[in-house]
Amino acid sequence: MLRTHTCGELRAEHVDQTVTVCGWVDSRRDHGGLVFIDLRDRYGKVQIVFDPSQGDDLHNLAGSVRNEYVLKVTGKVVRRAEKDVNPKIPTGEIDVRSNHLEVLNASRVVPFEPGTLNPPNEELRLKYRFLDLRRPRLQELMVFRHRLTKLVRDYFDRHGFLEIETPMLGRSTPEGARDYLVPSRVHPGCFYALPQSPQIYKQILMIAGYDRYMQIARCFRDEDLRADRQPEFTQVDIEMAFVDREDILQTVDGLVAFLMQEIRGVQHPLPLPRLTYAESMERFGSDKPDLRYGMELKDIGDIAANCGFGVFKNALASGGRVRGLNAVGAAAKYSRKQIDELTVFVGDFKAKGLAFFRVTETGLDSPIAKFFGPEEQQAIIQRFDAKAGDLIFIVADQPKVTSAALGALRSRLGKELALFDPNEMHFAWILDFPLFSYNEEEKKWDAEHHPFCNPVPDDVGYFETDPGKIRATSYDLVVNGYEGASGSVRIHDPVVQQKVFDLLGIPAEEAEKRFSFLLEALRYGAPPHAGIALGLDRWVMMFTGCDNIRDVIAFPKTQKAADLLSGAPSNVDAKQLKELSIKIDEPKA
RNA sequence: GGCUCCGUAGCUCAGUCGGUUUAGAGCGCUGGCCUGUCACGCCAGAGGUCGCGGGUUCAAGUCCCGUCGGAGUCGCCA
Repeated sequence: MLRTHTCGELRAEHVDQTVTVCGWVDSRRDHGGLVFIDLRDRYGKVQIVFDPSQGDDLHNLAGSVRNEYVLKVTGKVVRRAEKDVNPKIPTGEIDVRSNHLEVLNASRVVPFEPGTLNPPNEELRLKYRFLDLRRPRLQELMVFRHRLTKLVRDYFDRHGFLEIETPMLGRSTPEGARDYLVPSRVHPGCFYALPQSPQIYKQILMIAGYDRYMQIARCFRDEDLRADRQPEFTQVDIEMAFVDREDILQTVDGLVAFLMQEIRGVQHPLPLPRLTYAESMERFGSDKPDLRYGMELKDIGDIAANCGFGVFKNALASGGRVRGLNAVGAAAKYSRKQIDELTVFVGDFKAKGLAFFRVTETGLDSPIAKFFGPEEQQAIIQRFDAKAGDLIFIVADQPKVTSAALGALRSRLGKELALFDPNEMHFAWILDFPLFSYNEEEKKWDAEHHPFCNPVPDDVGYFETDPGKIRATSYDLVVNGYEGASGSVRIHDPVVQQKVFDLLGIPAEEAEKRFSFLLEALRYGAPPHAGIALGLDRWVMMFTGCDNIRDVIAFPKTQKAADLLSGAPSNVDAKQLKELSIKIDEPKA
């Protein structure tokens, strides 16, 4: 080792010791006589003092270093005078009085200082990610990510799970997300697909007798990015055999309690709350509601049915619903202009309008209040448990639209009105999802979760009559409004599996071609099995209060899926393409 | 693919209604001074393709169109 101690570990107890530390120059204060250098490593910062009495050579060298130079410094740890103690940093009671300095490497003038109080724009941070990653905040996040990952591994190890790696180069399967493809040199015209998840492999591991599997698995999906979505991301992938839904829920409940204990030092109450998909959509308009606050959706169809407002009546007459929510105390916080913005916002979710009522001491105040008699107004106030100063929003539309629009509005208002404690972690299970959803555009049924999800046994009769009614044995763990985990009991009966493929419109021969290895495996003694996958990046986000997934990934990609540090993706040599039998057909500009 | 926001010095930003001449400030940078600072201080200085292209205008950082890049979001994400 070039050093005897890290910068961040030095304390008063080291006084009088001669130490050697290495690190980056965080800042330099040259007094002409005394030179102070704050030396930084990932453990912290320590102040080095260069005194002219140590000779001109050392002093001149110390004066010549610049920010982000890499130094090796030897010196004696000395206690600072009382008045010179810096209580803002853990090493503030001591200095290292240097008698030897080696510049291990110089640095160009950096485009931004890792020690800066407000970091620059993200484009620059990503281009110079090595500087960004020197920032204490990012180092903190990387350390936390390591720790969370380690705790997860520890938990599953203690419960007898085996970590088994599955291939990155796999077979492209239909449905699901767009695959990232990797051309095969040996098989011209053929491609591997990077895994969207290790789904089929882990099921085959169950069939192979590895009844408790886990993997910290990298997954790839070629879809557009979001604040919480990257094209490559990490799942904690889990599968168990000889279990039912309850076993998976309890296993993950236990993980949550373990993590909350280890990370937050709190005893999280178990079991985690459970609600059905139908209930969640009804009360919150979303299958991943943020349950740190209430503001539940209410139906006022019965009240609206008799009102004089045509928009509401027409919506009801055409099979729609009239639902809304109450933003408590928000009447004065939203101007007419801001409400207009919210109207545009719900328009993104196909809502044709957004009605509102300001609640006053005497009733409702709104451009449409005149369509509601005193009794109707009181009924609305009562339905929303409203009082003066509240602001009620109503959407009248097709049922799905009211859920989507109000669910999104609830989420936005929750943030804008700061209805939750950002440090709180709220976990809840969403159960009984529909197995299929009807795709209006393509006039076909789609799997809501994935095609290997077992139907609730009681519902299999609906395959022929009403597939939309079939419930799935799937479950999502919702954390603070994010989908934190998702899984299901799998199909282990090849006959049921075939039924699902049939309904999804995957012809038998097609299914046989694409999934033959799974279908074949199912025929050789498949145990009942179930599993789940946790979005590790999102869990790191939630535990650290980040609002963006890029901050918890060392080398993330931009919204256009580019890596600004390396310049990926890039063109490749004609020779490489030729070896792969690939010709580029660029789209016309 | 759609919608919205952003792009001015290395960085963070200001720049009014389109018109004050040479587009400013702080930080950083360069040089000088400074022996207890810790966002050190003081003095002096350098540093600009106003993302790029086109248009409107007597006049464009400012208005319009396009484009590139970044961000958010809808679609998409079994």
